[in-house]
Amino acid sequence: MTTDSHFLDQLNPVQKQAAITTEGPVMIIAGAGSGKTRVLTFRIAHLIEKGVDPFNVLALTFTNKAAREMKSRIGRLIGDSKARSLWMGTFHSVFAKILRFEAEKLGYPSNFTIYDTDDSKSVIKEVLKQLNLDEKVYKPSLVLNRISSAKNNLISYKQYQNNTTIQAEDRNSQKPLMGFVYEAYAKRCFKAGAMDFDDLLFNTNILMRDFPDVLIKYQDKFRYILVDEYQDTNFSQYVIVKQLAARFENICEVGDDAQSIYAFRGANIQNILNFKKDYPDVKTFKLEENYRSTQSIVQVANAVIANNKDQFEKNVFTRNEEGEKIKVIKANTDNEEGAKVANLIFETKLREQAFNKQFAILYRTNAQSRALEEALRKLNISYRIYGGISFYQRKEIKDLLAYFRLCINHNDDESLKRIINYPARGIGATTMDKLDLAAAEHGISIFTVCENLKDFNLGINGGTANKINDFVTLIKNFGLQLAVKDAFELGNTIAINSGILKDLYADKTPEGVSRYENIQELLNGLKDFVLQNRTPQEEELKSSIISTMEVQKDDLFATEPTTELRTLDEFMQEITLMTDVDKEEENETDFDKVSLMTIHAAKGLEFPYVFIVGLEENLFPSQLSINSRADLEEERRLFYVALTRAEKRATLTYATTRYRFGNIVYAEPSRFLDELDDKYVEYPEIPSSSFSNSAFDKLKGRSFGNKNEEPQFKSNFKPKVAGKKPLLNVNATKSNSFNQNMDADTIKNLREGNMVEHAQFGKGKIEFIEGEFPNLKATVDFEIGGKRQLLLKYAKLKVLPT
DNA sequence: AGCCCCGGTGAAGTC
DNA sequence: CACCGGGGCT
Repeated sequence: MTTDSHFLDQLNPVQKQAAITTEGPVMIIAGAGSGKTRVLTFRIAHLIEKGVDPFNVLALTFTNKAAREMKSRIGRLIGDSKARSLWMGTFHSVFAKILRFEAEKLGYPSNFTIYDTDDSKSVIKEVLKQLNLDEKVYKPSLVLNRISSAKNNLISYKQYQNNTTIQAEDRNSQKPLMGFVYEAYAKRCFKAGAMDFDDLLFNTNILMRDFPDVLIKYQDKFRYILVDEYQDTNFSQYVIVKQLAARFENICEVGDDAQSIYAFRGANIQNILNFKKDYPDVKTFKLEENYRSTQSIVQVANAVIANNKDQFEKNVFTRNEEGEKIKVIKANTDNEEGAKVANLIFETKLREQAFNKQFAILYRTNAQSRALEEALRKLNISYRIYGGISFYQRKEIKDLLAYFRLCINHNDDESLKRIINYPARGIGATTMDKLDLAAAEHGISIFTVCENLKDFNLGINGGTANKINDFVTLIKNFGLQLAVKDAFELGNTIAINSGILKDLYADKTPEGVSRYENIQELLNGLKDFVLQNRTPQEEELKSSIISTMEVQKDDLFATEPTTELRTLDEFMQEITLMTDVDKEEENETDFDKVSLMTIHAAKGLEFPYVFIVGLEENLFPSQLSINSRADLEEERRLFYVALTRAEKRATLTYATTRYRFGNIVYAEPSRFLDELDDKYVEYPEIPSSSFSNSAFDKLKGRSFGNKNEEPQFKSNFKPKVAGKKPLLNVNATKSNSFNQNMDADTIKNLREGNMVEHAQFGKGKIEFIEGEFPNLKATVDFEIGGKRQLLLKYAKLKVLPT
């Protein structure tokens, strides 16, 4: 496509109108797969082509990855340099960037730290200790949720304490002092020069409320505003957008109420309704034609979502072919479910010449990934997991990052506590308690106490005091290098001089080696970072500040704005708000992988073949949702999102038993399975082992694509909705399936020649049994694992009929 | 100060 | 089953 072609002609009439109606408020209701990204991309390209300066365009996306992808697509239409100048990113990253330059107005340093959830929880724990509250009553995660939701509704701690409704709620939940916890938490963060995720939005609101000139500056700057995934914005975000757009009202909101899946963290579908109230002359466009999926998939998804009461009328349709029916597959255990999914992928790859990367396995909770991973590994199918513990959550990475953070912001108490005695330098718990107490009493940071140790009579002995001084010197010394060294050089210096590298190098266990490698990988990341150019937004902010304000002597201006030096604090700003999905698969040589992720993480993505697993009551829909209609409807929207990820084939699976908390629980098929339109559904039987009667044999000697080779379909699925049983704990001793130890009788009856199956090693034949009960030992020849000796009382074997 | 072992407890989803 | 915090031992 060339720059001067009429790219707009590729759009259908509604899409085109949505793209070219650039002035005034616009609402685009975009059904799943309706080409939303395309419309947004073309709309922005069109704006720029019309002569709008890209610096005046703000596009808020749901992930940074989405922003990056959209930028590059726009770049292809109108040129990269213009596209690069667009302001695009998540709410959090865009406003974090702006806050860097305005923070001092709010009393924060411009190099404020962003606390992640772990940091926040740890602050809350300290606060609870300080207030003498019981962690079992005031559970840190609950407290954090409560504070978070207050902030997302723009309720300050003072308002919180004065709000009678809230106070009544807290008294009812036996947590009357919650308001004081909120206050102490907020004060601690402020003192540490730190903002949590919610503060980034909350403080942006404060900034715009209390500094009209700043508001005007940004209103004037962002003349065209686009918000993607509007259905997932919360009140705080809604107000920011409303304020920014107040002057020009060139605001375009894109969303789909049917895909709202973040109410749990304060997202509010009402924002869409408010939009109509705020801008009565809003022009609405409905994108209803689905270009992504087959008839079957669209129809089934529509049938499912029709069960929700809260929704806009909308008629999503497709002119694509009818396609295959949706497949529903039953398994007896979670492991069998994994095996069946893996087999189907294996088979489909052979039969349809498909690639790994065309498959996605979606689940409700991260914990479900284990069984799936094992099954995929068994068949040598390479996969990638999104979410779960991300790279930046690993202990060793967090340790090193804590050094970085502390160097940038000495008041970051959380980081200080993490590393003051790591690697061990003889500053123990007793000393820490004293420092902590002094800091709290004087309302200053721990580092400040350390710097001025002799001013506080803490009864710390001379030796320890020296160690503290050494630490202070070390950190200050690193801090001084921020302005003169690039991120990679300084990162390296810190990794070495802190002693981290040495400490990890000394650990020769496999975990230790892996930790060392992770640090190296982070340093590689730093290297990459310093080789990239600064984004135009960063340049812009730097120069705009310099031209509008007198030069100050703080860190921001210590270096020439034009310098190419990419510093460590810039690196930290960039990575702090990165999510796992945002991370490029940089160093991966093998891109062809099956994707495993939660449905939440799959939002916005599409795959030819989609597996939705764990369709069981109390799992999907989640146990926590089934008592409220609103929550249940959100689960259903989540299911809708999952289904509409599929282009060609959607396969749904459920297991009748599943491991949870280490023991087997029975599960019933999800109520959502009853809501499928039967006309488009079938129930094939799938073998769970690929090495005997399945994939290999079936494919052997048969031509690909022969309809007769389809497994025979049988409707074995008789869901019942009435009288759902609660989760049941099962006494597992007598049952004989893998992943549990065999009972005594089973062990005694085992004979040489018996066939067994192991979750990891597959099927095998017992060649030899030695020893005496209960210490019988068997030599088993496994199909996958080869010959192994197993102590039978520990072996988790399933005995197969001979 | 640091390590290890024990027992209690707990998994929804994310910037 | 897996993690965390507390207590006790070296």
